[in-house]
Amino acid sequence: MAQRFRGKSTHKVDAKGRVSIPAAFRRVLEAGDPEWTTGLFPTLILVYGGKGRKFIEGYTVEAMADVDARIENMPLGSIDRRRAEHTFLTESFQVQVDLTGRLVLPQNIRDKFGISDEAVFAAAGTTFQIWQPEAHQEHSEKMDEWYDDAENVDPLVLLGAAAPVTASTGD
Amino acid sequence: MAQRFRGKSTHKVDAKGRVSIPAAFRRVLEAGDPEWTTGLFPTLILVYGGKGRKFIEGYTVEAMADVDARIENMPLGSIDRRRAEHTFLTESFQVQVDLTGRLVLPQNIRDKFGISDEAVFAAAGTTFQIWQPEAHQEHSEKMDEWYDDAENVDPLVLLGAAAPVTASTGD
DNA sequence: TTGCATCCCATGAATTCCCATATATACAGA
DNA sequence: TCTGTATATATGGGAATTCATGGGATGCAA
Repeated sequence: MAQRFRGKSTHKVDAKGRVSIPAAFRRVLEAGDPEWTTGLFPTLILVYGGKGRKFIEGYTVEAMADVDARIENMPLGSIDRRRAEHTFLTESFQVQVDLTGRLVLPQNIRDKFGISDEAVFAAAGTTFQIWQPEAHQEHSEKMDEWYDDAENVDPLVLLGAAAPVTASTGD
Repeated sequence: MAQRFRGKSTHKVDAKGRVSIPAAFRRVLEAGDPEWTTGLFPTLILVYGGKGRKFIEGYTVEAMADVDARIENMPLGSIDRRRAEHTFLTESFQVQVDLTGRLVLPQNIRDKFGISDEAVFAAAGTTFQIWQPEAHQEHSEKMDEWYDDAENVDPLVLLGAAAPVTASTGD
């Protein structure tokens, strides 16, 4: 498995829609772009589809290639395949990190998610998410409500039920 | 099972957020990083998520790979998976031990745990914890309250119910 | 030719790297 | 067993880089 996105941070969005990508995320994007070599700027894919989703989802080139392959394995013409194509292919776009480590969020996308002058980048393993700050805060609190239950102080409890797989250390 | 973290000690945190990692812990981090060889500096992952938790939890690369694998075995999109992702992926970050055996705790993390000029490193087997000194003291006392009960003088009593497995010395 | 998007440059702040030192620990030889 | 020497550890300071962000120039298209 490729490098994982980890961590979160808030960044300014300027009038042109430019946002800095957290440096740690850029390293993952570079590693996940087969075309990339030192001096070049990695490509990534942003998915804004999915009704009700409150975030834009960022994929490395490799991670998206995996999604594409899965879609291509679905029965041609099936409704599920059409839905997947709609979300991942129609409602997405490809961007390139620029010289200064930023990407541009077009006006209509910013509008859709209510993003104005700031955006939160939150890691989620193979992908990362771009949120409107308050929306992320709300989401974050909802995720943490679980801890209010005195039984659940240790998040490892969440993993307890999962299969005791052998650790894979990746490549 | 890999080498275990053991022991505790207090270290200075300087204005840049740098803290020395106890040398004994470094040995475990080295052993737990598949990329590591003599001369290199091991990577580790710090988890600061988990509402109400009063410490930062440090994982070796291997230990975190196990957590990641468990998360990936959870049903996609399930609430528990989301929570696990939030705590272990979003509210965590990766750092590398530097030339002088230190790591850097960013300002916002230090603020969250009230860590200013000192921090306590406390081992916990496969992971270790970083505490604000007074918080650790408090925790430590709470753990020891148990002994106040005259019946419970021998901590081995705690292990009584555990399965009598054959000791594995690991590798 | 006006609007939008891309490219290029500039700058302060934060972060990393490198070097220095004092103390503690291990080791070797007498 | 004692003692000097080498080694490892914990910590501090400054230089060099990288990062995040803002501003303007350039180019293309409607």
